[in-house]
Amino acid sequence: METTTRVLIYEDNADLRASLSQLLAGAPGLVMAGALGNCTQAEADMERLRPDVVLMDIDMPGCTGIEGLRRIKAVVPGIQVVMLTVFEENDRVFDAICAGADGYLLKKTPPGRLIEAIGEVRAGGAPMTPAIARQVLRLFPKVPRRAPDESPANLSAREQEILGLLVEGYSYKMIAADRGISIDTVRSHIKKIYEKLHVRSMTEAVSKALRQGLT
Amino acid sequence: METTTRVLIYEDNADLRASLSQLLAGAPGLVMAGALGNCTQAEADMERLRPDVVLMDIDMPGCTGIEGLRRIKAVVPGIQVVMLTVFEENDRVFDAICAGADGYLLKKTPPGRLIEAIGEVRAGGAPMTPAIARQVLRLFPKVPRRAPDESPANLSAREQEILGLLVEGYSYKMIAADRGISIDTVRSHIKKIYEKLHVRSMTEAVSKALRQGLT
DNA sequence: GGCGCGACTGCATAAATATGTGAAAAACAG
DNA sequence: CTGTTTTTCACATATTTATGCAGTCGCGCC
Repeated sequence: METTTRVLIYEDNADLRASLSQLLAGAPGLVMAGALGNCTQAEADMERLRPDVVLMDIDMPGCTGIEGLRRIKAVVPGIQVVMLTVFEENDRVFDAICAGADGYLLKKTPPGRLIEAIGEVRAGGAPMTPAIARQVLRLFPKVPRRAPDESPANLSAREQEILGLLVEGYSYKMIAADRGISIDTVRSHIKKIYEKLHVRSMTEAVSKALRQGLT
Repeated sequence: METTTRVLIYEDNADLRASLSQLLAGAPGLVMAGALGNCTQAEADMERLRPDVVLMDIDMPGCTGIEGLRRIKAVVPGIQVVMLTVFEENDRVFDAICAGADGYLLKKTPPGRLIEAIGEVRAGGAPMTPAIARQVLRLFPKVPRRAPDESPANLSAREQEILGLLVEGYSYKMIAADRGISIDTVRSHIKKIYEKLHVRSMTEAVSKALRQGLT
């Protein structure tokens, strides 16, 4: 094992990129391999900069971090990739894990912890926040578990069904046709759903449904 | 949420059980619900001792910790169970996770970390050693996925941004106000987004965005 | 039986969205 | 510098949504 770790950063925000870069450059045992604003040339970047560890922002224009991660792992699986994100959003954690992420931290992670995390992946660990660790465990589908905390959002069977169709992108008309009920009925069901979820539009309802997995 | 956490220990080694018990009893915010040598009466124990957190030795005569875990989760899924083991064996980690473990630590974990870990599960985290965390991540690619769907969906930065707001439930008007642009501009961005994502409504766009993590 | 509730239907109106056409300034790449 | 993409704005129109009000029907419950 080399004594120094080459770190590459992908982060679209130039300010954050610069400060992260500076921070890590000052850490003992770390050397910056680069700091880029997008991962559209991920494969070439690996070839050229030869990092040991990559810090990858998950929200980037052009090519998302997930996509970048996938491409990196496809060409050089040995590189350790730690994802950085603002939110601990379920789907993305799942996608990132499936794509082979070696760690998953929040952008607001304190500098010290970040440097520690780099050491951790190098040592074969998998740095992640407690909440994400929990999510990861929950992702194992063998024993589906109910979230003990959040609202049951007691939707009736019919309402759940319709919410599911909304999530699929169905319009009122399509739902009515699909379920053989009148469009006015669809309206009234959706009104109820809005009340129960405390939302005021299809968009919000879909978002809430997907986020808290009550589809 | 109560201010104290009731902890139950299952550990067949009497000496270790006693010292753990004593250790935890001395920690602020913790109170021992019990310390047992086997989990053959797990269901009844839960009923009787009502723990918030269970520390479960994985190697026990009579009824293994995995089996005990399964039975606990079957009757009271809300109880947080942290597994304790001597080795970081792959199979057992996998079985434990699948059975619903909320954390996974080594017996040699220093006392301080153990107490910290109990706080962590209570707070919705999932304490585990770095090596185990890594193992857990590695267990994933076994279940590969990713829609054979299509394109990288090359959204421009602005488009991603607006899509993000849609996901948050913003209306055209709100987006225009939020970003200080005209509502017609918002329309035109959204039209482009629809083209690129191959959708025809906000609902579909939000759904697609959340599902394939391109927010 | 009477009551409440959930599923269902209908109608009406105001607001928001989908879609097309057109176009100019700015940013960027070759 | 030139062509492409992005971002911005405008106007018009057909649909779709959001919301309120009103009523029927079946079911479990006291």
